Amino acid sequence: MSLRNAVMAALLDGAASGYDLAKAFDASVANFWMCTPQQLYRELDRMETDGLIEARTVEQERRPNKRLFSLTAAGLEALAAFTAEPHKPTAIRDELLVAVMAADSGDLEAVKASLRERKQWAEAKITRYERLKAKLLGERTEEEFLAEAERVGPYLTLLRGLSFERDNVRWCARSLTVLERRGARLDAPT
Amino acid sequence: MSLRNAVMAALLDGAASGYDLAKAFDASVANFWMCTPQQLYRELDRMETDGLIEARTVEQERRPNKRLFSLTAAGLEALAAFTAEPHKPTAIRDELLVAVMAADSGDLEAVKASLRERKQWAEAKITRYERLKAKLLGERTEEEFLAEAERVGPYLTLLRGLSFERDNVRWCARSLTVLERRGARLDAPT
DNA sequence: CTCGCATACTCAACTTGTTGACTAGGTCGA
DNA sequence: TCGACCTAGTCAACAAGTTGAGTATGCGAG
Repeated sequence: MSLRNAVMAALLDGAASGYDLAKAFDASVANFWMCTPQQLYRELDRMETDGLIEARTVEQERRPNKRLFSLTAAGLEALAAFTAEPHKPTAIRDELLVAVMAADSGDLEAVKASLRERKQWAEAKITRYERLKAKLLGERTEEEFLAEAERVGPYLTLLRGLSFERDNVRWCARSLTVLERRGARLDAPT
Repeated sequence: MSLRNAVMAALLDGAASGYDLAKAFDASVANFWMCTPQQLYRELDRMETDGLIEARTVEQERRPNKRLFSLTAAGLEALAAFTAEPHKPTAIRDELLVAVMAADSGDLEAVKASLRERKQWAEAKITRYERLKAKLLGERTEEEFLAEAERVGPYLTLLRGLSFERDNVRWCARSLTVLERRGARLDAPT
């Protein structure tokens, strides 16, 4: 029931096709709401029949036609209503954490490799987020931006994503050193 | 396919009933893998038929009987195999972030209230995690613990939970001040 | 002595999310 | 000019997750 709201929040940035949304989700919303393109297309259809969004078919030369979706008044209202509701606590699923929890009786080397990979991935995300942030701010300082901009929501969620990934990097590094020492101890005990 | 692994990782701490697991999940695993009790019971049944765990019925006086599950050799092996596999990136779903993203065209006061609530909730989690950490460490310093303990996995995942919640608290506080200033600006514009 | 909470589950119905395959034209580099 | 990748989707099948209700007993507070 709540992918809808994420989609509507994304549509506040302007009309978009399913394909656009898939990319937009991947870039910024994925940080707190992941989904597959298929989920998006299915949900968009339902939202259209529910009157929350409306589609305008755009004929394109040299590209397949696309359907540009935009929020209707009803959609905006539903989104506002959603912001007023109490929200369920965060749901997280991280296989890597499960693997770390079981690392002591599993494949230590493989877990370390996964940690290294995750660390790199998080670092890559950080640079992408930094770029996005610079783009949002433009020439302005953060102070100026917060004073002038009509929307601060996307900026705040971006900050959350940034600090989450930075935290990830720190934790991966820490866990790696701990597991490395452990490996050394097990290889050459006492 | 992966709740299984979380359950098996939890069973490394020793045999447990579905009810125990539900509580254990709530206390520590929930941090990176949330699920409802129903999911647990269903999955436990399947895991039993798959031979990953085995159940021993414990007759209790003055309490309903319970089924104590423990890992089989096959289960341990499956868990080790899982740690060796590559892992899917984290999946997060946070309605609050969706609401913050849409806050500018939604109910600002309600979003601020949600942020305050989330902040308190995170603070409560932090104290619980701190207690768990103190319990894990016992009389030892972290150094001593990491050198002696047979399992460091649960400690590392606990650290991740702690830093995640601390980060949550910081971000909520930051967002609140930003939204408060914004509210002030909108109430009394230039 | 009753109300509500804790233990310890089960069942059924429903909604979400995931995977894989398929269509079909366009562009770009080797 | 061949293969690979990008745009812009659709369809079907399945796996996973959520919700709500029901069962039964015991314990302690008011």
